[in-house]
Formats: sequence, structure tokens, C-alpha cells
Amino acid sequence: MDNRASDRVFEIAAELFGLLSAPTRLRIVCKLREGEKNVGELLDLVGVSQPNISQHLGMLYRGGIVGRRRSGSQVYYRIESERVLLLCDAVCAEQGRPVFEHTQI
Amino acid sequence: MDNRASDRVFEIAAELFGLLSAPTRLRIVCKLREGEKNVGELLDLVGVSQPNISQHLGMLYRGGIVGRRRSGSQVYYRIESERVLLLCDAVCAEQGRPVFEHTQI
DNA sequence: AACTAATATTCGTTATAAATGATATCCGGA
DNA sequence: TCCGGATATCATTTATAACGAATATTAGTT
Repeated sequence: MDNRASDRVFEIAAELFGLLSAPTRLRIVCKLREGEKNVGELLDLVGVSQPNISQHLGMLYRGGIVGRRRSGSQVYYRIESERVLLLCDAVCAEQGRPVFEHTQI
Repeated sequence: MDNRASDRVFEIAAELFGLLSAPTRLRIVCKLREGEKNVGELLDLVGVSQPNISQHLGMLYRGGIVGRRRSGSQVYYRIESERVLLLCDAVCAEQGRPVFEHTQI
């Protein structure tokens, strides 16, 4: 039977998967594979409202999936964890689906 | 800019991640790596109520993550998609966490 | 210091998911 | 065919997440 320590690990893993369970966040991650982008650029590419993308970016940041740096009044986001790229690749492998690459998941 | 076809792909991927975003379902997947198990066995291993595990199993089944076969009055579940194992491995790689293997995620 | 652009946060509403309890179905045996 | 064990479904409550509107913060400019 499981102990509480392994319980915690399942929760952590579930949280990570949860961060990737929203199409908008996947879209952000996909766009960031091309390279670092600021919020305004992502806004155009992803096509949601500014507060909304900011919320999603905040979640990805707090979850350690993306990093950020400020440059003047802009904030640039980048993929921080290679792990998440593995996940995105794995989710698209098999099933005859196109692979999650630069511009297309 | 994205077209509707790629939109659909993001939704599909997000759904798959969503299926893995609950600790109980991850626990089930983890136990099933040891091999096929019936609902009663999983019930003991996972430690939730019978209706609850049945619902989670139903979600995993409809999502194509697990397969099932009936044997008498019991139903045996098994991992159906290798893809999900890749995901579980990837989520645990790095970060100094123990790897998702047979009995421990 | 005031103004503006860029980004973040808060809040309220609505939608979605999880767990529970009760009940239904399916199957094998008497 | 009736009963009991195994599993699934349904309905309800409760918790959590998503989105939009309004507002706050930060940084550069004048």
C-alpha cells in the first residue's frame, strides 16, 4: 500500500499534467518552442484576452514550466523545463497525429 | 495564425493531459504497469470508493488509455496505450524525483 | 511628476470536475 | 429463477478552474 510520501508525488505529477490540460496553455508552450517571446507577441499568436494570457503564463511560471525575464516594460517568456517538451512530444507520438513541433502541435 | 484543424489537435492533447491530471487516475495507471488487474484489486491498491474508481476507470477507458476485458463477473483493466507510459516517465524524469516505475511513481 | 504602453492581479460569474450515496446491471451458482 | 458478489451508472453536493471586466503595477517618456 502507498505511504504519504508517494501520495505527494502523485499530486505533484497530477499538477504538472493539469498545467498542460488547457488548450490555451498548450498553444503557449507550442509557440515558445520557436524561442523566447514577450506577452504581446504571444497575445497575437494565441488569440485570447490579455488578462487571460497573463493568467495562463502565471500558472506556467509558478509551475516551473516557463521562465521569464523583464526587458524594459516587456516580459519575455521561455520554456524552462525540457521535461514539458518530452511530454508534448510523447502526447503526439503514435495515433497517426502530427508531431508537436515548431508551429504545429 | 492557427486554423481550426490545429485548434482541434490542441483540444485533443489537452484532454489527454486532463485524464492524467488526477492523482487517483495516475495511481491507477501506476498500478496497472505491474500488469492487468480487476476492479476489486485496484480498489484495494488505490484506496478510494468503488463508484469512484469505476468512474475513473471509465474515463481512462473512454480516453483510450486503458483497455478492459470481462472475465466472469470481474472486469480486468490493462494499459492500452504505450504513449501514456512515456508521459508518466517523462513527467518524473529530471527534478531529482524518483522515476515512475512499478510500484512507485 | 504626469502620461502612456505593457503586464499583472483581483473579483465575480459561470462552467467543469471530484467525491459520495443510492441504485442499477451483469454474472455465476444454488 | 432467485440470490449475492462484482461492477457500472445516476444524482447531488462540493470544490476547482476558466473567462471577462475592472483595476493595479511597472517602466519608459516627456
